[in-house]
Amino acid sequence: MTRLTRKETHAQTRERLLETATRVFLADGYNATSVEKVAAEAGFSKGAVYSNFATKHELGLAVLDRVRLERAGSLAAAVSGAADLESRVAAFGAWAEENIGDVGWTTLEVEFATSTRRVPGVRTDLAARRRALTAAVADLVEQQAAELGVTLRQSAEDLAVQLLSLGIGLGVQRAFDPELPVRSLVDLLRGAL
Amino acid sequence: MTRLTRKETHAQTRERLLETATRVFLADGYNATSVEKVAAEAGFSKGAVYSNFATKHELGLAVLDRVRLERAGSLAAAVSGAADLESRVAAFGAWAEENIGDVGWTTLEVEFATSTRRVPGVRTDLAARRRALTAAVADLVEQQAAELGVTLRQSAEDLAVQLLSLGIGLGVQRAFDPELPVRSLVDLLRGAL
DNA sequence: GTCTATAAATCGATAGAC
DNA sequence: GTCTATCGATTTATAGAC
Repeated sequence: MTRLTRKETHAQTRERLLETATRVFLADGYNATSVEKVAAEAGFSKGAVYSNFATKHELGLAVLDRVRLERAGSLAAAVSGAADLESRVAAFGAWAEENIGDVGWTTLEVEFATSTRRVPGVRTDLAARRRALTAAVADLVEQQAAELGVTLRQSAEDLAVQLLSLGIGLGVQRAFDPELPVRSLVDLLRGAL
Repeated sequence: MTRLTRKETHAQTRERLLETATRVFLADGYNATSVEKVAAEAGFSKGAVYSNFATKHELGLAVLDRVRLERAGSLAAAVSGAADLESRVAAFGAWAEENIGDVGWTTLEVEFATSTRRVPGVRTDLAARRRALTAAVADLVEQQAAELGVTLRQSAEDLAVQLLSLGIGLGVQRAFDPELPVRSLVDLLRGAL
C-alpha cells in the first residue's frame, strides 16, 4: 500500500461528489439544488466541484448515468431472480412499484431533460442516452423472451419504447399524485406476450 | 358602447398577459422565462403581472389550464370529424403527431410539474387537475366507444391513464429527440379495442 | 487540487408614486 | 391598476491564494 497518487485522490473526490450529488438531486430536484449545497454536503467547497465537472449540467448528466446504471442492475437482479414467466412479470411489477415515480428517479430524469433541452450540447447527449437506454431495454426483453420461450406480439424495440414511455409518464404523474398506481405497466407487458 | 369599466380593463389585461405567457412559456420553457419578459412582451411592466397573478406559479397554472382546454377542443374536433372507427383512429394518430412533444405542450406541463412538485399548494392543484383530465379522457373514450359500438378490453379509466401516461412519456422524449415516432400511441389504442 | 473570496448577472417580489 | 425603482436573496462560474 503506497500513498495515493494525485490522480487517485482526484478520482476519489469525484466519486464522493457524485454520490452526494446523486442523493441531493434525487431528494430535492435538479433546479432547486445549488452547486454549493452539493459541495457542502460532500464536505468540499464549490471550487472542488468545478475542478471535477466543467458545469452543473455535466454534473447532472454524470449523476443520471450513475442512477440509471444502478437501477438497471437492480431491475436485472429482480427479474432474473424469478424462475418462471409469471413470477418474473410479478417481480417486474414489484420493482416498478418501488422505482417508478416516487423515489424521484423519473422525476429527476424528466426535470433535467425538460429544463436543459435548449442547451445545445446537453440536448444531443440526452438523445444519445435515450437511444442507448431503449436499446438496452429491448435487449433485456428479447433475452428474457428467448430464455422463457415466449414470442412477442411486436418488435422488442417497439415494446421497449412503450415500456419506457409509459414508465416516464406514470413516474411524472406519481411525483405529484403518488396514489396513481403503476398497474398499467404490468398490464402493458402482459398484453405484449 | 360605453367605456370599459375597471373590471373589464382588468380582465382584458389579464387575458393579454395570459396569451403572451402561453406563447413564451411554450417557446422557451417555464424556468427559463422571467416574469419581466412576459410583461414586456405583452406591453406591460412587472407590476401589472403581479396585480393579476399572486405568484409566477399561479400564472403558470393559469397558462396550463388555458393550453389544456385549447388542445382538448382541438382533439375533440379532430376525432369527431371522422365518420367510422378506422378513420377516427387515424385522425387521433395525426393529432398526436402534431401535438405530442415537439410543440412544447407536453414539455411545458412536465417541466412545470417536476419543478414545482415541492411547492405545497401547487402540488395539490396539479394532482386535482390530473384527475380531472384523466376523467375527461375516460369520458371521451367511453362516449366514442358507445357511439361506434365497440367494447373496450379494459375500463375506460385504465385506458385513459395509459394513453395519458404514454403521451407524456413520448412527449418528454421527443422534446430532445424529435425523431422518436408517436406510433405506439395508436398501437396502444388499437390494442384496446 | 482544493479553498476563499468575489465577480457578474438574474430573478421573484414589494413599496410607493401616479 | 399600472409603472418605476429597488430590495434582497441566490445563482453559476472564475481568479488567485495556499
